[in-house]
Amino acid sequence: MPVHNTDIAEKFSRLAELLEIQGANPFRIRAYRKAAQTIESLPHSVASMLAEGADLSELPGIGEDLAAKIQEIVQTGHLSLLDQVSSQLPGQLAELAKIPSLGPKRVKLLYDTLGIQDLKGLAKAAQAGTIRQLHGFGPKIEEKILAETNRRSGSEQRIKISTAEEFAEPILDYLRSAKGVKDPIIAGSYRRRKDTIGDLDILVTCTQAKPVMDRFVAYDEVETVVSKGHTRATVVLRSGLQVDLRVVPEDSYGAALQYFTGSKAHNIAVRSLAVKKGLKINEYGVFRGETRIAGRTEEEVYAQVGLPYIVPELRENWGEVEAGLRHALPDLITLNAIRGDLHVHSKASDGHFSIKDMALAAQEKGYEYLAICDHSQRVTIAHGLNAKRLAAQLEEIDRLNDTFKGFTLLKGAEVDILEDGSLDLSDDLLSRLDLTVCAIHYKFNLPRAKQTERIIRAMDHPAFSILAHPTGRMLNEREPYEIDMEQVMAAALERGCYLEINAQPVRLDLTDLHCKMAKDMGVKAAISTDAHRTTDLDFMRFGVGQARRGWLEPTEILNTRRLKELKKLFRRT
DNA sequence: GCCGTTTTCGGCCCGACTGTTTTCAGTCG
Repeated sequence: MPVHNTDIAEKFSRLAELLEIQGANPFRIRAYRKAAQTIESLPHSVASMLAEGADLSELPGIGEDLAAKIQEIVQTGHLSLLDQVSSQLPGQLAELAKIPSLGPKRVKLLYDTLGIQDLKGLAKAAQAGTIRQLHGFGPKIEEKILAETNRRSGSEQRIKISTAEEFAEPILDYLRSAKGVKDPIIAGSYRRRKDTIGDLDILVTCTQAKPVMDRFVAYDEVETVVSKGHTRATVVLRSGLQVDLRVVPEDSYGAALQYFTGSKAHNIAVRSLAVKKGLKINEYGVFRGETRIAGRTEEEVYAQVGLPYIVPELRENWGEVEAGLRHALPDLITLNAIRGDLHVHSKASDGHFSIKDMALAAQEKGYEYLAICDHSQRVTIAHGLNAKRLAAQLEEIDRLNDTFKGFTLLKGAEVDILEDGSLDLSDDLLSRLDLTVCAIHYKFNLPRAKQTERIIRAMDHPAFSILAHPTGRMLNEREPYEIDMEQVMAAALERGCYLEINAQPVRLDLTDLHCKMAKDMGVKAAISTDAHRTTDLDFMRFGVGQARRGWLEPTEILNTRRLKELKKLFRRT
């Protein structure tokens, strides 16, 4: 049974959580967390690196000890230290620490004095009123625990970035209309364009904080005010979404924006650089001793620690700080570099608009080309096209193309990859297409090796162009199917195939990390909306955000190419 | 547990807010 990077990362994270409750050295805990993060974001499997004789202690944040522990996990599947700590502490304690107002210290106290080790026990003790009697606890905290344990029955989860946009924009408008407010902006993972958002972090500058704070907590959709101080407030909306507001003076805008955009790991890395230079960074600015030397803009803040500006999407501590120091940051793909969309549907299958309507919408966006990729016959639920209907569609596209100037419809299909890895269309038809996007729609639960083999076998077919929504995940709805992405990418590279970054906000598949893996392995990607209606073409911005998070540059994206060049890339014989 | 143009020991990002205290620990971002 091969050990995956996520397995190792998860063991280290879990160990960190338990060590925290045990009261271990916080920096030792951070070391485990950092290692987990490093391993999770590696483009190659640690197991294969070890097999090739790589020295893992050369990885950032991984020394002799952690390298040995990784080796242990790869060889045995176990981490003895984790087993040992788990035997001393009930496993569920780590879950308790995720309840607001409970951290490692209080969880430990609850366990030591009341023997509480899971959510059930916690809820019981809170109901009985015994928690408030503990030192450091009181009625308020007990109340919060009770509210949270009640709420836990409903599933709370991170929301899609598209949903976050729907909440964010009205709040910004609302704040903008407050007196003296300047430039409200959403920072946090929203600004980093992460696929899902836990909460909204809003930053504003203004001359007087109080009126803004008051207006904020009076927002129509606010259900509870969690906290409200002079410069910082937290509310929960009726939808359950948490929104934080922070008010800073204009002079500190850059420093505050940098700080509140995060990620936490990125900030720690940047601030560590500052410390080495004898500087201190906080949300008010960059300081040498008592003297404030920067803070109005983010650029200033980065410049003080010897870094060029780092765009929000890169701020994950996935190597951007080191790359910045070497002046080797990527020149990221932008929305206006996109020349077309390589995966859209028409009403021939499960889309809602005619091919002509889709083409007109694409032209309105200034695109040079659009690939019509309706489903193949196997996908009956989406009214997939059989040979006859597809042949008719190809003729229709020819007719339409005759009427366009400076715009071309590409003949494509979203071809189902059957269980044995064959393609769901005849070779004859496939040979008449400009490109194919091939995808799995059935049999998600094959074992990892089988699923991987299925895809690679499909790529053997010379008509295979792009692997569509490569993991099949649907955010908050469906787990990805099991595949060995590294093998899939290696196979794609060998065969001249490409991967899709599906821009549907519910998919965003490839993930950001997989985008980075593609970059590191030299596999090119298409950013495609998989549009089912004309307005869906706007999903491109989410896909571009995802690609940017994965460090991808225009040259690494297929649909930045001009049509002629693009067509060459799809020719495999 | 990691790491080193201040070093192989002694540091490790930094501040706001709450609820508990009676000056501050714990949590959170």
